[in-house]
Parts: sequence; structure tokens; C-alpha cells
Amino acid sequence: MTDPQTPAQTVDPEEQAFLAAYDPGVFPRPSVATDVVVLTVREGRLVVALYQRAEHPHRGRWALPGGFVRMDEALSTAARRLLRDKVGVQGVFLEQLYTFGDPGRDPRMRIITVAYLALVPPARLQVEKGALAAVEVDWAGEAGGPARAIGPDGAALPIAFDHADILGLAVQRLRGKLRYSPVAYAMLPPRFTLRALQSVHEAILGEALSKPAFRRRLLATGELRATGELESDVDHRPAELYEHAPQEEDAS
Amino acid sequence: MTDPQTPAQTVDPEEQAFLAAYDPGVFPRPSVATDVVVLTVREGRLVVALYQRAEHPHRGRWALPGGFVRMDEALSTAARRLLRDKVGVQGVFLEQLYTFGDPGRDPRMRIITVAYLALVPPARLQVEKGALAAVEVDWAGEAGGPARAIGPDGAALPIAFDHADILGLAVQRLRGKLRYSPVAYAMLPPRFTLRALQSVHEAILGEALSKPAFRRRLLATGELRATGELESDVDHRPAELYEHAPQEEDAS
DNA sequence: AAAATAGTGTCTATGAGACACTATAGT
DNA sequence: ACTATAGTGTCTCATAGACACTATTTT
Repeated sequence: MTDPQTPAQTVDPEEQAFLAAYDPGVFPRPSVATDVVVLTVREGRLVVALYQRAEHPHRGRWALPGGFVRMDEALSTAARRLLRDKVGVQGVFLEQLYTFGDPGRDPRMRIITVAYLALVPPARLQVEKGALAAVEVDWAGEAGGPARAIGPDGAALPIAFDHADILGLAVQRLRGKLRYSPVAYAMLPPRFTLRALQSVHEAILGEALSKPAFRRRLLATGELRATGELESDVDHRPAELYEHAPQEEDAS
Repeated sequence: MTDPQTPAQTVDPEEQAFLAAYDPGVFPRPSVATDVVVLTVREGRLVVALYQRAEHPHRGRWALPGGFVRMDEALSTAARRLLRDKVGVQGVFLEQLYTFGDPGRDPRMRIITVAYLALVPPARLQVEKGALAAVEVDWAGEAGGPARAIGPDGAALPIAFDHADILGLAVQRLRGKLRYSPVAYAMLPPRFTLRALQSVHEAILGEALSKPAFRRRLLATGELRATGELESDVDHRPAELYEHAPQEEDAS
């Protein structure tokens, strides 16, 4: 099709890409960042860690913890670094969520952000410089859409950039994963009651669940181990404490 | 915790990020590309469009169609542009898959690639400069892992970069979506038999399905409209042709 | 008529929700 | 004894797979 003798001015995009690859000056490059949606469940509600921006743009608005990816670190390493330095948690569930890269999503310049989802047990999330905001969505099931963040005083917090979309996608993804993946345990302490586990599921799904069906289904997964111990500090009959016993994946 | 009077040499990563944002020279930037996994079903097998690399690195190996993202275009726009210019298809199903960014995944330099998944009806995929390779995976269900590409002669094609991982993830994602999303129709012509629809499902899932159960389940979705017409050019009883009638999402 | 596939009816097993019930701690 | 929540038994309904059967086209 194409004349192989065509000189350097060819418009073949493959060749353009090849040349650009060896001469970084040919194409300008975007900045690459990562933002982390850190979620936990408190008092039956899904909550997210947000930080109020001290500088323009979007000064005063609330943003997800984020920062630029360094040239020598993997994307997940950058997310883990931010999680440790900005949020103060380590060793938690972390999974890539989606990459947001519309031109103009940041008014300063082209910033492509690889969003990550982190799930943390409530006791391990002590946000000092930021806030824990309750997450609410306008949609049911897995319809999807932006989310709102409700501050401790009950008022909606103004969200910076496209972070309301990122947060909404995190909720949508979490609801989807709940059906076939043991993600809820990542938001619980090592020992927990079945009621606490159900409460996590209900907070994620945004709807009440039937107790008998929930217990049957979860116990049938074989991923729960009864400890024989009971919870304390309750003014009614205490529930038994369970542990998460992950299934062995036999890949032989 | 931190002294607010600390001068400019602070190691607060938030401030570092802020400064870097306004001075592009502070941090070097990675290149951002997109690679597209273009899938269809031919003769009951999942096939992918691959292109043999003419240049180093990985010269002679087979790669997904890809290229750099321009500064003024959205990520999905870049994927659509590549799909049009390199593969020659337009107006097809396209969805972001995952972002691969390990340092060293490209030996030339740091290239972060946002992978996309495109689904195409078989008749619309006429790869001229590349090849259609059958996709095979070593795992069942949604376990995940790299995929193999089998050329027309039955031999496995050597895959460039981490594209075997990208391809494997595309299969895994597609299997997951099939459970709750009408993706199979994106790989069929406008009119198709129920047997063809089942064949697409079987190719994606990598396993045989029960005919009565499949028909009941799909007809019960209400997304299928019988046309009353029959297929032709078959040497047995012809099957009825159906159309995909997407459900109206009522968000009122 | 034979061959081949389209399309259906029935039985059964599984899983989930609804509901009502029993059990056990603290006060 | 009372209260509040833990935990269970049973019924019913929806869904999926297995299997066997009938229907319809071409050769």
C-alpha cells in the first residue's frame, strides 16, 4: 500500500511514534499523577479520606490524596507511597481503579491521573490533616455516576477537580467486586462479628440485607472461621467473633 | 506535628508536588501511550488483531496496535484514533481496560500505557498489515494471567513487551462483563441467530454452555427481539434471526 | 427418507428472601 | 422478668442444568 521509498516526511503514524520514542523532544509529554480513594466503614456508613486544598486551583475544595508518579517507581508503588506519606496507612488492600486523562481536568496543565482504590479497617484510618467524609451516591445498584461527600457537620463538601467522578467510580467498582470477591474483610479488623460484616456489605451496597440469607451465603463460602470467642462491651447478647480464612487457590 | 514556619527546603511531599506542578522542569515526565486490544470471534474462537514490529526493540515480535497520546486529546480519543488509523474500524465498543506503567516495561524509556478494549463484529475486522491471532489462556474462569496468541499456521506468536499480560487481562475482564453486561452483541452483526450468540459466549468463557438454559436466560433479559426472518445458506433447518434491543435505562 | 440442527417441555437441584421462631447476654 | 440482639428452621420462589423430545429445512 505505502511506498517503502517514502522519505522522512511520511505521515505514517507508526513511524511518527517510532521517531518520537527516540527523541523525547518531538512530542510534549503530560504529567502523570496518582490519586487514591481511601475508603472505610464507620457507623454503618462508607467514608473517604479527603484533604482541603491550601493552594489554587480549587483552593478550599476537598481533594483525594494524590501526587506525581516518579520516573523510577511503578504506579502501584507511587500509590502506596502516597498512602503512607499522606494518609499514614500501610499494608492495606490497594487496587488500580481507572485512569482519568481528559485535557482540561486540571486547569494548570495536562495531568493524567491513575486512580487507585484503598480499603482500610476503620481503626487504622486516623486522618490528621484531612477529614473523613461520608460518601453518598444518587444512584442505586451499579448504575454509576458521581458521588457526594458529607462532612462531619452534615453539609456536603465541595470537591476539587473531577474527584467526585473518581469517588463515584470507586463506589461502583466496590459494589461490583462485593458480589464475587472477599473485599469486605479488608475493611474490618482481624476479628469481627457477622453483624459487622453485614454492616460493611450494607454500607457498600447502600441497602439493607436479609440476615438469614446473608449469614447462609457468607458462611457457605468457607472463608469464615469461627473463633469461639464472643464480643464484649455490648449491653445485649454478645455475638461470636469470626476471622477471615482465605481460600487456597490451587493452581497446580 | 510539622513546624509551619519551615522554609522552602521542606520535604513535605504535598509541597513538592505543588511546586512541580508549576515548573514542568522539576520532574521528568514519562511518555503516555495507549494500546488497544481489538477482539472479535471467528469460527468459535476469540481472535485479536496483532502487528509485527518492524523496528527494535522487540523487532519481529507481535504487538497490539498502539501509539502515543497527544497533548490535546482525551485518552479514549487517542484509542479511537489508533483504532481508525491502524486497524481501520470505527464506531465500535471501546472501554478502558487498565494502565500498565512498570518502569522497564519498554527498554527505551518510561512509557505508561493506558490499555483499551475494543469489541468488533467479525465482518468489520479486516486486518491488512497485521494478523488475526487466536487467543488462548491457561486458566479457567476468572483466575487471570497472560494469554497466548496462535497464528494462522497454528504456532504461537512471540508477543512484544507486556502485551501478553494486557491480552490476558482483556480476556479476564470480558469474562467478567459477560455475566451482567450485554457485551456479546458488540461482537455480532446486527442480525444473528441464537446459536451465534451462544457461540460468542462460549468463545469468551472458554467452555460449552447448555442450549436450553442459555436460550431461556438470554430471552428472559428482554434485550432480544425476534425478527421473524430466517438465516439462509445453511444445509439444515435455518434458525431465526434476532436483533439486540437494548433496555431503556429509566433514570427519572 | 436421511441428516442435521432448531427449538421446547419437564424434572431436579440450588440459592435467596420472607417470616417466625428460639437462645442468651445485660439490666 | 424484661429487653435487645444473636442465631436458626422452614417455606416458597426464581433460576439453571440435564435430558429427552419434537419441528423443520436441505439433500
